[in-house]
Amino acid sequence: MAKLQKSIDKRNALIKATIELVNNNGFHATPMSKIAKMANVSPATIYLYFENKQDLVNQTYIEVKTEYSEYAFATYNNDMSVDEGFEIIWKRIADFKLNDSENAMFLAQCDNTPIIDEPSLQEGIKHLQPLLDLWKRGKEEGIIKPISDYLLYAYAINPLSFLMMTQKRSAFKLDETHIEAAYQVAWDSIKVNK
Amino acid sequence: MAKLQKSIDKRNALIKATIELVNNNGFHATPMSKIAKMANVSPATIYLYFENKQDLVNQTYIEVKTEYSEYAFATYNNDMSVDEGFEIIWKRIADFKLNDSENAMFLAQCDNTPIIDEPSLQEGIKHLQPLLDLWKRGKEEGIIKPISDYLLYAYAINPLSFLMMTQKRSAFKLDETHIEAAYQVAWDSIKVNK
Amino acid sequence: MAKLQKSIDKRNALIKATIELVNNNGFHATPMSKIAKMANVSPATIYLYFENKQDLVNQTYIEVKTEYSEYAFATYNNDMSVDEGFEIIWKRIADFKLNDSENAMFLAQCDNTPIIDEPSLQEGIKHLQPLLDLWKRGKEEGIIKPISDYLLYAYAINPLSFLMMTQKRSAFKLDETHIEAAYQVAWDSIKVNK
Amino acid sequence: MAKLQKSIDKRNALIKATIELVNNNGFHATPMSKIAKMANVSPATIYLYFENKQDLVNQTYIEVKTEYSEYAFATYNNDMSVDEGFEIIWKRIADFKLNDSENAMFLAQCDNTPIIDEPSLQEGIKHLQPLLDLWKRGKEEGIIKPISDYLLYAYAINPLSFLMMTQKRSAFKLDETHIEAAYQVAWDSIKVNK
DNA sequence: TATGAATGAGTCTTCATTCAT
DNA sequence: CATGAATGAAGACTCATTCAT
Repeated sequence: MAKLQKSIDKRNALIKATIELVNNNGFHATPMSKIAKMANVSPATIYLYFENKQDLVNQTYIEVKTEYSEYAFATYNNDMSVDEGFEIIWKRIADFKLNDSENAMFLAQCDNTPIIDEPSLQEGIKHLQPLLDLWKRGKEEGIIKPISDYLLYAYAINPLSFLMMTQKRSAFKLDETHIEAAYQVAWDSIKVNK
Repeated sequence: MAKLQKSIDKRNALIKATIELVNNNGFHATPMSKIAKMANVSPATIYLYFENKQDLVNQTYIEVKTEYSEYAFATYNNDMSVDEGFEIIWKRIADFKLNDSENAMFLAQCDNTPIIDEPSLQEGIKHLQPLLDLWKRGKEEGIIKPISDYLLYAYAINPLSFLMMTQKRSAFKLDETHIEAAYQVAWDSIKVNK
Repeated sequence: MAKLQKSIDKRNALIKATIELVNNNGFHATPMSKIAKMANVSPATIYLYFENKQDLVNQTYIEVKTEYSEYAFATYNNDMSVDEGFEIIWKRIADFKLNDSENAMFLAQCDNTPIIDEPSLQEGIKHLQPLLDLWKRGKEEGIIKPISDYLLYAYAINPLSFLMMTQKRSAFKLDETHIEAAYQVAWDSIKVNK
Repeated sequence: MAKLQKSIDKRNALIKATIELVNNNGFHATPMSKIAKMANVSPATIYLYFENKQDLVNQTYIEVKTEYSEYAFATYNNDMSVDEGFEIIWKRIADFKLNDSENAMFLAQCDNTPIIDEPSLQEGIKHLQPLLDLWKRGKEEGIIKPISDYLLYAYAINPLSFLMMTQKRSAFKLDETHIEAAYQVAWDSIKVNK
């Protein structure tokens, strides 16, 4: 038991180190040796937990993506109305992106870069199913615009990634009122105007 | 004249090669030697035009960013009304992002990655001034929501980057009606609802 | 234990190879790859023992300089009279320079060239202290000329470097009688004439 | 005439640049391009005057060596007595080594390094003939010790190189009295003691 | 399981040299 | 004569990965 825990700890340390280093330096300029050092293990040890560097970064991506979606849907359930559900999910996502920015930045980098291989990207997408289901319901009920899910995501969710990035880069900080405003814009952009 | 032209051609070939290779393989996994080969020059020749790899990618970024904004504002002028102006700019940007996707992808990768250094990023941002001016005017006239420019950009412009990316990755293709719909969503999200 | 020894052996092999190659080809024209090959290791292995090429050559210099002075003073002790002590030291130095010419040549090249950095040169000088002490004593006793240590070194010791060099280059060979003659000249040149 | 002069000027500029750069950086770390820049010519121009880098440095060596010996023997003639002649030559050499230290350093580096090829070294040695002749005469007259010319050179002349080097490196400066003292040591070391 | 040492393959960059003008 | 542009070859150094322990 103690041994297993130690293993898990090491794996987590490696994944954490990968995120931090890739965020700050990019995938290039993040050698395995540095990851090992930051995780307090030998370079060789990495290969006990991951097949190679690609596998390490793939698994890190899936791990973070999973954490992300679990957080997003943690307080949501199918019984909620569409608008209530959307608000809950959206605000959880906003919370994740803007406060857990280490993880969010890592996802942004992976999603705009060819460092993650296709299968892992697909694997990561799966987790968003509840949101797509909600939208399907919303469209059926005439509450949400009958447009491509891609468009809905582009306008309702993705702006949060951009805001997280600018928040990280510039002095700009999103406070509570900003977020409420942002939510309104997001909802306005996808809800059907009566 | 002929000599100067040849020089310019070579520099352009190098920049073009950089974009294509970085798009497909990432900054890492894009060796100078491959860039040279694709541009039909010797590796050593790159260093006649650029100080080093970082400089090459910085300058490529600025070049593309400039091209992007020139395209965006080419048909716009200050005499236009706010909504007319916005529509014109937005559609030019959409056109650029969705059709000149090589360039757009490159920008997306640079903007979500630490491969470009800070000064060059700043340099690239400058070019968007006309859009910020338009928004200022729109806010004064009560046409555009009185919210942070960052929010406006996040909702009105940035989704196009996401759509470009998914279009590149999946089979999903944005046709004319999609774009018109997207434009409506964009405009809805930033205009003041009367 | 065995592992440590192996490490030391490798380091020594690298230093030996450096000396031989730099002697024959100069610092330029001595690529790391050749040093590695001669030491029977991979080029990358050099960097486990030395920071970079400069560090390798610096450390080699200090190593050889240390060996040189240890040899020079091995049979000397402070109880000896000034003239006895000088003869003993001088002959040890002559022995080193003329017989261990690989090491001596390396030092000559380093001392007449900007390949070693200043700190390492300083480090190397330290070891000659016993000789300077002897001269101080000699001057106090009125046995050795009251002139700058630099002059004493220039006339008493440095000629051996020149002789080593010509011996290496030309057919000229210093035999026992030569050396005795040389010693007499050296001693004549620094002792006080009564 | 003007054209020829211009050519000579360029050649001289190249040689001067070579000396300065090799002195400060060593033969390695002295690229042709830097030499060209310092001499205010194009890299390609070097090859109009010299076959290649080796040839450039060889010819520079011979040039400097010639200048050195011409200076050494300029005020000497065969009618002088041995001791007068030696003093005159020695002091000219001292003057050259200690005051024209750029040139002297260059020679020191060449003489302790494998950067000059054998033929050029031989070529450089020739010029010392008058000194060897003087010594021959001195030995015949019983004024100078009947020992190898190499030993004579090692003790009478070579120390000046060492002194030049330390003067360049440390704060130590040889003034008039030092030089007179040095001359006495030199002469003491090779003259026959009566 | 864990590791430090070792390395082959590759990367960026430099440089002596050439050549078209 | 003179040159700036161009380059092939080579060099220092790094790094993902392996292996003996």
